[in-house]
Amino acid sequence: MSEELLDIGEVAERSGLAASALRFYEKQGLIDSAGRNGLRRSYRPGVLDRLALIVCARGAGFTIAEIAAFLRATPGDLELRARMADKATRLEEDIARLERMRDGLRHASACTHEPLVECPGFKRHFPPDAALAARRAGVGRG
Amino acid sequence: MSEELLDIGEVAERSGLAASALRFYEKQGLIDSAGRNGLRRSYRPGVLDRLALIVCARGAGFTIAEIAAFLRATPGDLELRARMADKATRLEEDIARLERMRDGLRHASACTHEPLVECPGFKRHFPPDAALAARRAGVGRG
DNA sequence: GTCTGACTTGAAGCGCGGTTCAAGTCAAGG
DNA sequence: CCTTGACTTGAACCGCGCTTCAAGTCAGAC
Repeated sequence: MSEELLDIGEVAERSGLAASALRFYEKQGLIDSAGRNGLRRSYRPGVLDRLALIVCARGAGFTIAEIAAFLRATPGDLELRARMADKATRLEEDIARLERMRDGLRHASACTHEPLVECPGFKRHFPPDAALAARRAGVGRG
Repeated sequence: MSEELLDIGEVAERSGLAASALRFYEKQGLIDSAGRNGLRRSYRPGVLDRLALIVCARGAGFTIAEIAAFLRATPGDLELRARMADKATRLEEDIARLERMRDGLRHASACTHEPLVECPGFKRHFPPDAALAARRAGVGRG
């Protein structure tokens, strides 16, 4: 059973994350190691599932602190569950924004208007009222 | 016609952005003012459309530099147009990630598994291979 | 004419999410 | 036993996207 354990280099390679990021996540309480081999961390393979979740959540714009809170969730924490449902709803808005951006880019990449940014067919995707609604949101590295 | 011009405070209020952000965007070349009334910037109302686009793009994870490049686009810049089309494709992946996160959160907010994070129905949304594919992406403020 | 407060500037600072560095430890292979 | 190189630590640093600050200007209302 102990032969199933992975060292940080293996986890880094399999997850695609840097070892420094794994140590950082451990310090922030997002993952934990199964123990040590000497000084070295040993990880259970299940940490890879956990990391997949973390990568997805980070990619969806969640902060480390938010992810930590969600990971600690128990069925009894009604307030946290409510916040999760709320986050899901906000993700709908984020998705809508990404779809508008995608459509705008597709248009722009095939449009002959000069300059592109003034094309009405392009601008149609970005109405000012939608921007106002979006002001507290945002995704990240694209 | 000159009565149509807005000062920075009005633009801030109407766009939902801070005046400091507007000055920052101007310095980065994302927007420009129509001139000055004394020392004070005057903006054309059209800047609000431009800002809507910027807010959307920022929310979709684009950096200031990327947005500046796209805003300078002309139909003749084939390489930039190719990059736009490429970005649109990547947005599809981002959208898929947000959808998985949304579904996972919806499940979690109604799930009785203890701890929630170990629920198979929840984890199903976050397969390790999807995380690997996502490694260079990410949205932002959620 | 004078007051007020929204504007101006450049530079410094902040929060986030890590990365990098220097110095040291130690498991495993030969 | 000795070497190697992947690991360990805490602290310093980085890039991004602004925000804040100090010091000053000045348009518009009174």
